[in-house]
Amino acid sequence: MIKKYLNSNFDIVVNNYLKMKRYNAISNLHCNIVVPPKIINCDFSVNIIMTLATKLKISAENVSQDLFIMILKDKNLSEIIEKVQLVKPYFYINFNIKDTFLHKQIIQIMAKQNDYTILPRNKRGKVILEFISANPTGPLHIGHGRGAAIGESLSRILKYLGYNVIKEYYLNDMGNQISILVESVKLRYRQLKGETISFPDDYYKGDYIINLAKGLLRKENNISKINIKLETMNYILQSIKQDISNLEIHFDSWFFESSLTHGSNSQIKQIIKYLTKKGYVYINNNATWLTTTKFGDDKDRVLLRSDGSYTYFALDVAYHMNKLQRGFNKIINIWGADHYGYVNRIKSAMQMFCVNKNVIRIVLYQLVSIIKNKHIITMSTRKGEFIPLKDIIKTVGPNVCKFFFLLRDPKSQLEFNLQLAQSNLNSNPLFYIQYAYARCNSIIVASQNISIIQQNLEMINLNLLNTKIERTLMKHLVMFDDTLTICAINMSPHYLTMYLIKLADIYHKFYETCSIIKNVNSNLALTEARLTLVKCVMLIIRNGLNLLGISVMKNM
RNA sequence: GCGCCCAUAGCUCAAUUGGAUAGAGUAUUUGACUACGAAUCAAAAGGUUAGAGGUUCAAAUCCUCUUGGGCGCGCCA
Repeated sequence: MIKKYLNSNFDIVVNNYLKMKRYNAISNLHCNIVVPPKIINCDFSVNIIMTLATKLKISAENVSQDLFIMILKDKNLSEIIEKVQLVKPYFYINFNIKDTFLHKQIIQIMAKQNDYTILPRNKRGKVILEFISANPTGPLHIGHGRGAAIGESLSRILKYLGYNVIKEYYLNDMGNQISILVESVKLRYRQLKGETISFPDDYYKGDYIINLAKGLLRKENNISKINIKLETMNYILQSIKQDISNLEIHFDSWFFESSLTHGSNSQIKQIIKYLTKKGYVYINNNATWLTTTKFGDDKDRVLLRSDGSYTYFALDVAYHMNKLQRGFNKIINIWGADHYGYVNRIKSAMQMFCVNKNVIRIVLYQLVSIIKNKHIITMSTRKGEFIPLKDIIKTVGPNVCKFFFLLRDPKSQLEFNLQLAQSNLNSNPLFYIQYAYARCNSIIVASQNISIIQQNLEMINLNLLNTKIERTLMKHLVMFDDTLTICAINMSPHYLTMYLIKLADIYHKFYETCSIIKNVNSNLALTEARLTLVKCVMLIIRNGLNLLGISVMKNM
């Protein structure tokens, strides 16, 4: 947490400056410590002077005169940073961190080892993370894979950061689509029995429907004796669970939409009663409407149709209320971009429960399009035009599959070129990271063979690590926790993926330029210091990949 | 028609949310194994950030328009 630590120390100085100058109107100002571009020869940089000058409407020169002196003279800062410089004309404050501080951070990481959280576990409240939640009308396709990878990784990152996270899959096991699905199976069944029936265009056309019907026919020749709906739901649910398990992902909870309607005093009834009492409900054209426009939605939404049945929306409102009742104080939904139109209405409804808008966070990831033979394929379960997730997992494996999806910002549309992905398997950046880990492991094994006595951490002299590349490596290692914070703030694991690639890059360079155990006889202390560094790299790669939902390989 | 997201190196994408000379991977070219694993490293080349205006000390990032993509606008789920 080096950046965070620096940030808070700078914040104190800046706030003192504001107090001294009696700029009381400015509050909540935070310094943002950044790593400068390569050409700048310093560790970190902060641009607070220009920011302040803009906010205070005075010249940067004016601000720098007092503030820069205060920073130079600050006792806490001078213990951790050095070579502080003011660089014009942009008024950057550039500085290095002291080696003693850097070494202390490395020791801390090593001491913590596999203690897999920053804060004590569960200190930050209960979070429910809902993802995939694909309709149970067919197997998962590639698009769902992206949501799955993001959701799984975010859940692990949030746990690491001290949240108590529950992963839930919401199963829409009701409504029109399910009826159509069941009818599709029935039709296929009857076709298999030799009846000539035309298959409607809007029915489910995937091969899995035919396979399902075949299976049913083998079991029972009389359709009236089969509970087609039950059989279909079981079959589909089974295939979804299999897909998820192939991806090596596990859900804590499966929530059935239909459970909201069970009983005479069902949850959906209670919710509608509550909303009615609050005055958010009215009747129009025999349908019951919710006044979501009062909270920023474009139009009001129907809860109960004129035939008395519940809309999907009504049940979803009840579902979200249910999440609140279960005591979650942070609700995170990971949805595909096609759910965009849904965001506002559900957020509006949440506010009717007097809930702070920020309790719910909806992450929209852009859909994945597939390029196959130069044609772009969009996923459609209904038409049966989709690339099943399990096909991809079969060819590249769950790790590469997840890694690929976590390489990009969820906001970016990404094109999955099937041929390219398969032909470039070995140039995958994941192999680059795994290889770095395998190299680390080989060295540790070799060091045991030449019987280097493993010293206590306190006995290791990290001062001996004085080449440029070693310092770069240490600096990168101590920014691991900061990277995870950025992932959590932006709800995107791709910062971590990038971080790990960079780590592997620096490690490979270090490996090429610094002998680690070859000079053990001439310089034992240096070997020990470098071995410590190697172990630290292993620890961070192992933890980092684990947070992406990917397992490490000691050998390749 | 209205709304949202997007357009960055040949290709796939980054850019710590308005900061310094826009970075990685891949593809191309060149060099390095009698070596702790060459699945690696070193280097070259590749850019008017779709285009045109504007705001700012500072724009890939914010505003307006144009062009080109994706998605959403149901008493579907």
